[in-house]
Amino acid sequence: MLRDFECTQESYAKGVLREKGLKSTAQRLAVVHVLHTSGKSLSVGEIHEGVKEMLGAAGLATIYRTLEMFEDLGIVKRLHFPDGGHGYAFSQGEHVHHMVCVECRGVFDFPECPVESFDYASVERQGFRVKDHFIQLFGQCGKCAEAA
Amino acid sequence: MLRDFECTQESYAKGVLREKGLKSTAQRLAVVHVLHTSGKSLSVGEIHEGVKEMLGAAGLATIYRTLEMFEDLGIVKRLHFPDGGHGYAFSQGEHVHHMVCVECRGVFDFPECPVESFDYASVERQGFRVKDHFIQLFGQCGKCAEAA
DNA sequence: GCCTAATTGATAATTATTCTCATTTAATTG
DNA sequence: CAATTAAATGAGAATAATTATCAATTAGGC
Repeated sequence: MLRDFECTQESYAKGVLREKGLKSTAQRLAVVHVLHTSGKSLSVGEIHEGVKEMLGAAGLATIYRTLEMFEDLGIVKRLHFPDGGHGYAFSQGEHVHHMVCVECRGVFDFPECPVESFDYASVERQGFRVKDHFIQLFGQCGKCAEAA
Repeated sequence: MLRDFECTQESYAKGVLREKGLKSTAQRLAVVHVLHTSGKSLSVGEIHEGVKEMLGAAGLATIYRTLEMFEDLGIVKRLHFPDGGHGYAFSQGEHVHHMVCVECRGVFDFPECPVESFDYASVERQGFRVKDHFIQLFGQCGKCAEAA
């Protein structure tokens, strides 16, 4: 197993995998590494490229399988863009939301949850039970603001 | 032009289209009709089926083109599901968020915006400028709760 | 080091989306 | 209300994205 790139985020992923009885393969750790070091949202193709660069070769199907599993495990988050596209970002922990720079696709954590303290009375009056939510903020990051 | 199915939502759509100098075709109005009468989020294929049922025939490309345009016009909203799929829902007005029943995919408006009054200090301290947001609530609707 | 179930990779198959261009049509105008 | 015209549609080809298959490989436990 690959150790060269070991870091906090990979240790975290390994822990989650071990907990679930899943194997820590070089491919899986490479996905974590590529995602978290990029600091931004990457497409499946970009992740595939990054992993191939690290390991020499990697199957595309493995990337898809890994991303799906990681999303279930809460290790990555699938983000959606206004143009209809989507990408994946590293995401440590459950209740973290993300803010995405629409220019560079940089991803930044947003730990406070805006709906946590929100009053759901209006929807609950209609009979709903709110169980989960998806929030994504769009904007411009500091670097892109300077560059502009 | 088709008039049989005229209703508030279609009049609304026609108004928006006229405003932008776009044509109110039978296909476009059928998409509105199918979406809003269903009351839930539909896949492209389901919308295509519904429109074909109304008009006898319809090209799939037209459905894609119409949905993309309608999303830009704010007439429909693309929603994303935890299983990775996505769908479209009728959406009148700009700042409406949606709550989706994860069982029947029913869509319900959620006019108050939870992040409207939120304090972005923490992200803005990092240099971000928040420009937009995407919120989607997941849960169980009244009907599905009863049925369970 | 061996064993076994989990995982991977190559590629075929499937599904989703976009493109092209000839034909049709909504809206305008006389 | 017929003629005109730019916008829109439809059919299907082309492309892109995702999933499935199965033989070969490998991580983790003993």
